[in-house]
Amino acid sequence: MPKYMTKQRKALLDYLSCHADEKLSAKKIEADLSSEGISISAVYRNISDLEKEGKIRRVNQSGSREVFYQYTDGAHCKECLHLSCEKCGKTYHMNSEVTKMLIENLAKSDEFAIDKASTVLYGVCRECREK
Amino acid sequence: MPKYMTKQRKALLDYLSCHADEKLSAKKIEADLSSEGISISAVYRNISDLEKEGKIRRVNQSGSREVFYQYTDGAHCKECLHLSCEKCGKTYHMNSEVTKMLIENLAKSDEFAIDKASTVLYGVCRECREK
DNA sequence: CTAGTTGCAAAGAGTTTGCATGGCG
DNA sequence: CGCCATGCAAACTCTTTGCAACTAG
Repeated sequence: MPKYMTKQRKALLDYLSCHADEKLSAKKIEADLSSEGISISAVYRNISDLEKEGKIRRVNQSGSREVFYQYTDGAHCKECLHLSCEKCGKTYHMNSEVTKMLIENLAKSDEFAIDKASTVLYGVCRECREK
Repeated sequence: MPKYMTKQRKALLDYLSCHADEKLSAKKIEADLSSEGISISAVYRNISDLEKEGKIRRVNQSGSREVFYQYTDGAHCKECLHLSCEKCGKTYHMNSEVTKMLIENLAKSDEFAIDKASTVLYGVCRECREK
């Protein structure tokens, strides 16, 4: 959809690919890129394009109304489901065996076709449980 | 947390229990209860209490920024995961066998403890796929 | 040069909050 | 009667949009 590679778009893409799987708010992105010079409207417009292209996903922290974005343009991200720790906020990639099995089971017993791109499972990761 | 059972709170609870598993926006709740007389602020304040009590869950329609609420105070809702159809918006209860297996697998291979209350899986239901 | 992009500021949408009034217990 | 909850309106926050200026190709 975008036609020109402006310096703002380049800075944003660089930033995002360095922060893959991290949950980023529009505000944080703008702040972190302030040295590069990008307005909040450009952040929103570009984010919106990237979302349509499927390179970014919108994620919500459960229990909060804040909206985050995550860069998910890697091959690995297309194959598995994602786990989000409610304590530390980290994203984990679900074991691909388990993912496959889950998807098959759901297709069979519930006749439901999971959308990997928009599903995120919430819970607590091992590290946080041990604390 | 709430101390008094006001007529607004009663109307809201009645309304919610009749619409369990439906995705409701604050706006829709207010509109549907307009005949009972409840202000949007009362809706928000009560919703917020119910959320803290765990009787309501916040759900997002993937791809939209709209926020919905769902009454999930039934026994059945505590035992299984929920599936949300991206086409028709309906909520389905995941087969409890599959749920159990998934949770066990995740605990084993990914060492991740799923939070059933805040996880919703997105996809497309059989009915919508057949269309 | 020309159309896509940006920044700014204003407009919107959704949600929260302060305060006086009203009603539950 | 006392305190909690409500309604209203104002305040806020986040996001979107219109428009003139800028810039990538």
